[in-house]
Amino acid sequence: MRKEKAECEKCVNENCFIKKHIHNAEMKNYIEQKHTILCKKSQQFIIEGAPVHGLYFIYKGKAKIVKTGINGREQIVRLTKNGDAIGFRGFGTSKKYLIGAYAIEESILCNFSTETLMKMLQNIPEITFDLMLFYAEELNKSENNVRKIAHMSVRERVIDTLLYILRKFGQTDGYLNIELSRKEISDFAGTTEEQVIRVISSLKKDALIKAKGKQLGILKVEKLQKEILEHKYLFK
Amino acid sequence: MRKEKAECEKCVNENCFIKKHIHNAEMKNYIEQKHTILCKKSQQFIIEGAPVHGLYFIYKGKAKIVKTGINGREQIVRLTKNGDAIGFRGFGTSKKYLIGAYAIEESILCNFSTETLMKMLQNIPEITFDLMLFYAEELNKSENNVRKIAHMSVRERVIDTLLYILRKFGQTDGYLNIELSRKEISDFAGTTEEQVIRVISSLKKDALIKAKGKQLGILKVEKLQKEILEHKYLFK
DNA sequence: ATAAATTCCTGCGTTTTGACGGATTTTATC
DNA sequence: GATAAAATCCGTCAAAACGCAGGAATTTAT
Repeated sequence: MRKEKAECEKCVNENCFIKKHIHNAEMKNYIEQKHTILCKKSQQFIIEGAPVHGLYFIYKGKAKIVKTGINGREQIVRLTKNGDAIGFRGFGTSKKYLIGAYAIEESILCNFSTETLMKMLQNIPEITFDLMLFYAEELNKSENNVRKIAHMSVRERVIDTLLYILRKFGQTDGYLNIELSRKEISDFAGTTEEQVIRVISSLKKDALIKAKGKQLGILKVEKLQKEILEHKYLFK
Repeated sequence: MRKEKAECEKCVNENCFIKKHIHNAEMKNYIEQKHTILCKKSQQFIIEGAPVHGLYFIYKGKAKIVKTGINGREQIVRLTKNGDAIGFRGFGTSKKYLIGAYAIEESILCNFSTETLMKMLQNIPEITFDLMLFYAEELNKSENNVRKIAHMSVRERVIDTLLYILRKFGQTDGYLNIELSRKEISDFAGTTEEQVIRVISSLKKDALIKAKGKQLGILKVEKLQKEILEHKYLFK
């Protein structure tokens, strides 16, 4: 699974908060201790239930973060790309943090062990601060997600998911820069594969999106946004 | 709205992470700058959309944290009690953090302004660390909540909510130590008032809970837990 | 290039959920 | 303690969502 080390100095992910503090004198030691991991497509690199081995960063690639359990269904709680952090949800407490992570495409990951990370956080408060802000923002997103799944219809949730993917991964040549199966979209939107298929078919008919197998392209961003926003502020 | 200052030295909330660091020499200055706020029942003290004024702690009382928007419905994202932290979701970024907060019963709150908080976090890294862990745990809970609302039936969600309330607030003399309306329970469980009423009626019939108006008492914890767990690990 | 496997799609019946209306009970206020 | 207001409760109905089954299309492996 390992390969030659991905070098932070040459890394292009400016949003990574290791990269952000690379000029700190102490960082050199910690960076030397990181591991580089090569993941094949759909390979699982964090297993639910097993202790999480520190913090991962995506050097290059894409990954999905999932929770399983209820009725064997899977919930994708987050999609990640270059520079994003994955894993580590606190230590000391005996609680288990049940998340799983899969590479969506071939990806290169950087891993800092819990020990290395702990030292880093103790000695470089700025990183602790950044991590704190990161979790605060993720918490906010997650709470928005709760509301979305609780209040929106299936159609709205699928549209919202497509727009989110567009914002996060972008489009080139008219198609989204990530290939998710209908099942994966449903696992993210909190519904079933069939429903996603139906909504996508319907959106195709209305010429709001186009689809060529797994490749999806958003055609009318504004119209899709409008369909969600309409309901958002409609107080009966 | 203000009253005499709630004194940290005399505070009994050992889970509060201000209290935890009270022996730090610098803390004295920051504690002097905090404001004490008295909230009446159902009074709103954080308004959605308005900038959040730093960090609040519940000195005594209970509060609900909500998000509104979609179809005018309300989603309770968190219930809080003595010692819990509320508010503050990062600064610097121009993003708005849309949360609202209401006192569920008469409550005394401690408020640290963003400025005071910022100084505290810069000068006492241990507090930043604790806040980071706090958000990491809340994120985990929120992600579990996403899965719960996405995968559980209405009945299961209501049972899960009741068991959560039992764990968080406890029971005395056979009744839960918090009074929520059916509407509030539905806002937390992500369903409607009517559904909650039906589930509660049904649970009463089965003698799993008892109800005297708003006062609810859990009678058969194990049976209720079992009803949820059964489905959790049932892979078809 | 071909076979196998996976993914995608559609129709249809069933279940679940949510919305409305109105009666009853509880709670709040003076 | 009387009155008003709010919350609870129940029945009915329609819409939404789901699950299954069978076939088409696409992707992956050999």
